[in-house]
Amino acid sequence: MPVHPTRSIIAHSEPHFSDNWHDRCHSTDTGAARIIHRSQHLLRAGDPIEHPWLVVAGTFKSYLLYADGEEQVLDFHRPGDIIGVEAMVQESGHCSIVALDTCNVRALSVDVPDAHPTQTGSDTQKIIYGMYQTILRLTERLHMSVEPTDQRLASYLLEFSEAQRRRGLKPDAFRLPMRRRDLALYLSLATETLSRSFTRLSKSGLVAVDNHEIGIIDVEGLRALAGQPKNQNIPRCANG
Amino acid sequence: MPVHPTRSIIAHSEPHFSDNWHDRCHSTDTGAARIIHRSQHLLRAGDPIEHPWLVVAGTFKSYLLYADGEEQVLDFHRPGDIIGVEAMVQESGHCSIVALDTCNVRALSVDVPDAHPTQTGSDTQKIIYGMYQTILRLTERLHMSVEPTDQRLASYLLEFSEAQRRRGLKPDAFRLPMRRRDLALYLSLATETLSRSFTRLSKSGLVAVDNHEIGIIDVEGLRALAGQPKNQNIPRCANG
DNA sequence: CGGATGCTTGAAGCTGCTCAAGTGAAGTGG
DNA sequence: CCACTTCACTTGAGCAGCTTCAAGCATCCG
Repeated sequence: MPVHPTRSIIAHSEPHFSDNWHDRCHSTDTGAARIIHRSQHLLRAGDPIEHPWLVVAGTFKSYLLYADGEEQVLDFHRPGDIIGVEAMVQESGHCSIVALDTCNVRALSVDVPDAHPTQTGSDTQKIIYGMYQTILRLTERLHMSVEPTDQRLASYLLEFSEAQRRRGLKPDAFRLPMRRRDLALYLSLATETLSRSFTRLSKSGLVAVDNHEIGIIDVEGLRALAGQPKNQNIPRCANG
Repeated sequence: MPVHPTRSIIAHSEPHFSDNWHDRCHSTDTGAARIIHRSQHLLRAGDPIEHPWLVVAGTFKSYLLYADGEEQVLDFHRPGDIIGVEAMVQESGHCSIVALDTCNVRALSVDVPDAHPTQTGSDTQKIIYGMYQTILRLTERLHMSVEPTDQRLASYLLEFSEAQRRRGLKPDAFRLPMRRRDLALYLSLATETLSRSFTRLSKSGLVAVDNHEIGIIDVEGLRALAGQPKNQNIPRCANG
């Protein structure tokens, strides 16, 4: 079940090896060890990735760049941390990883067959894929937590709608199975704030709200709202 | 590298089987399938867990309860989702999972040796453990993102200090390797807000700040600050 | 030494929270 | 089947913390 960020993530457009870190690489007997210098990238979003790494020394920063230029710092990685775990599941990096100082990494070898998103395969493969999905979802939520209320709700409704579609159910008319309070705690909002947001989205003509029954009226409008970065001095919704 | 939540997570104190869902369990030929009824728990934080599950039908809510009574909803899980992945790494559930309606789950079998946090073991075990660490870190950050600025920074400094200690380095005097901007993006704050928070913590006598060089002066004070839930009508810091 | 970058501080505006009340839905017992 | 209780949801008013915009100061590196 892929995650669908409401804002598209862009890969770097610069040449991937412009900081020619590969010139400085060298191997040791304990697998492919590598030195990465400050402000050089170990990985860029979208780059091919073959295996995760163990950070041996130094500090990395992993981050996402969104199409509107916003940067989401995912984490700082220090010695002992495992990075690039998406290599267990897919063949391209999902975030960029840059060295904040002189770093040392060791490549880790993977001895489990690719955990592909297919329904076939061993339970272990499914589980590893499930773990990665959890990471993606948490990452997306981390990003959503900085967006204004209406964007957050719009993003959630779109995501839910998409999940409905993937399961062969109606994407534009469904029942939210959780209480307002649960959804509010999920979105990190006060219940009252969530309720007001439902009212705004409804009065804007984007969705129809009848208690837990939701109808998606204007998908494009919802997408436009969800994709808006914060603080663009655009009224959040009509009747805001 | 364990994650150290600044607020302790409490397990449920009620009897774990008080809603006697096990009375209604039944198995099928395709592994241990189980029906969970509304508001019954599949798992409670701290309960023994043997394997992850695949959600076949219904909706689950996973959440954490903090010692101050606050609830953090982690996710809603719908058919196709894999839940309880911590069974790959440890023997107890890290969150509670409750059914929002009538649910159906299938137990998944694990055929990889336990991925324990030890430094020994295969790379694959290390990677699975690393994935789980990533999930824990993201979960903790999700929770931090609802806390006020000073709590967030205090939590981060304590976590960094603890990581220093674990690596045999000074826990009370260290250099933050990242720029203010990076840390601000990590904590989901404006750079100015982070800067002001450093100033407040410094003037409160909790830490010594000299650009990137940090000294922890009052660990207990920092802990008290970090552990404070939001909105208790306590002044955030002296000189707030 | 000088430019650029990073960090700090100030002031104003606005989003979301808290407190509070009112409305609606749902479940229970008579 | 209906009155009553309880819980969920909505709406309102006031407040506070964070962001933005703007300027000044420090630090780094050529």
